[in-house]
Amino acid sequence: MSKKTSPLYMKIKNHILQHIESGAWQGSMRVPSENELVKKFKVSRMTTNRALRELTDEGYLVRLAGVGTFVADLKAQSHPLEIHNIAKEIIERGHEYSAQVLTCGTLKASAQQAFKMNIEEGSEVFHSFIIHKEQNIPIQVEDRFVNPAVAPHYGDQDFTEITPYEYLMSIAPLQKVEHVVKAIMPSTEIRDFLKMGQSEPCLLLERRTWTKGNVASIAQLYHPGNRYELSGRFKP
Amino acid sequence: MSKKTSPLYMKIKNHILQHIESGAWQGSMRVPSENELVKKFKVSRMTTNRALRELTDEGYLVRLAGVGTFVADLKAQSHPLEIHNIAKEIIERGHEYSAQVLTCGTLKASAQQAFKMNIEEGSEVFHSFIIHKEQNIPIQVEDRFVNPAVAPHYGDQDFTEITPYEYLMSIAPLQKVEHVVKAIMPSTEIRDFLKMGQSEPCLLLERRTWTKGNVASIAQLYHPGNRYELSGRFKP
DNA sequence: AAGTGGTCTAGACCACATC
DNA sequence: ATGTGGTCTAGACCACTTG
Repeated sequence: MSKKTSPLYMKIKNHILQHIESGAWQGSMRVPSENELVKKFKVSRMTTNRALRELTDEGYLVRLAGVGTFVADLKAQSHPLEIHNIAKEIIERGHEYSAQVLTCGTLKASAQQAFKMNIEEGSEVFHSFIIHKEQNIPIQVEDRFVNPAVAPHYGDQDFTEITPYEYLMSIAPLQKVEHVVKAIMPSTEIRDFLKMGQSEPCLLLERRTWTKGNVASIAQLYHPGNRYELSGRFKP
Repeated sequence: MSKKTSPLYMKIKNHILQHIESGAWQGSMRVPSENELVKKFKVSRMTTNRALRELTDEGYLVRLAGVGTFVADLKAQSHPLEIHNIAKEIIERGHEYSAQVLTCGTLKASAQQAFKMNIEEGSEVFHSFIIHKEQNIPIQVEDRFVNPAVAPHYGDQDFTEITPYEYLMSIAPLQKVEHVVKAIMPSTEIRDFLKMGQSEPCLLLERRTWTKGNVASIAQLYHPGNRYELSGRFKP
């Protein structure tokens, strides 16, 4: 579970990220130059260059040749896909929310899951499988895998009282979210859970969240195409 | 249009990308090792390493220490909802973009369209119907209605040269965007245009844009579910 | 043992921006 | 003139996989 020893460029990246994420280095403040980091960390310039270049590629920094390196302005616009909380959404519509927990335990990560979560194949992960209902009608099937290193007590929660998303948010702030939206034909299993007709499509939202550099969770959220849509509003 | 002189690592990246995108290097074939590229391009190993590492970060390659570097299995994944420009998206993937304009003219707004655009029923609006293709394969059907008060010359444009989105952006900055994402079964018409199979679902993106307080345009963007997905990444 | 990728060093030259 | 980032070299050591 312990990393060997992280590479030097990674230590420098983390050092800078901590200052950015703690808010110590705000807005478009200047960050130390390559040569300043060379002295501070006693490494070669190639190493500081790699650290700063990768953080730039990742959108944390902006660099100007001849000028310096600066913290990127974080875009304050709202997001096309708000991270939304299905329970909150339903309750805000004034409807009754309920959840049915079909599975909540541990299992060994498959190769694909391990790859997505950046952990070792066969290591134990939490798995929950939950049906979310609006007015007692199924509206979302949530198939989720959780990294125990991030949420060691995930398996002990009562997910009829708190949604997995709410629980995960309560124990660690999330750093980054990746969404993929697909239209698919559901498996018979998913179709039955959602009480869908024969030839209705599913809106599938695949979500991956990061906390402190680790993948916290991967989830597949299935919705009946004829009863659910995603919407978002934002300014460019 | 001419670049100054591209850096060496970029030349190596392009060399490899060309082989991948031409299909010469398929599936998960092995690509030349760092040392082989050092000899071929007469550069230092740090340079070939950077080329291969960046292509790996970009998802084109997969590397295994002690084994080799291989072409990644590519999935035709689209980019964030923030980018609303299908042509740019396709070109950035290094693929060929083309458009087929089936309709471009005016018609009288239906009650529903008039309501969505906040104009009077029966007033004239522009209407365009365009098929967008990636490598000559249809990837999006765009059914769009445009407010003439915002874009009086919309009907005169050649949308094989500029996409409706690019044109609208060029004449007026947009203020607000609304998105709705749905999974639907396509009409036979849409299915034929997208060359989809019998029981494949569509990913439908409905978009409404505002300029200076007026609705500039409403659009329905249909995508084949098995060949298109929407993805997004952001920090909270 | 040989080859691979992963990392790192201690220099170097350049174009550019600022003082 | 000085400092900045952008690039590049010619070595090096390591952990790893394969024959």
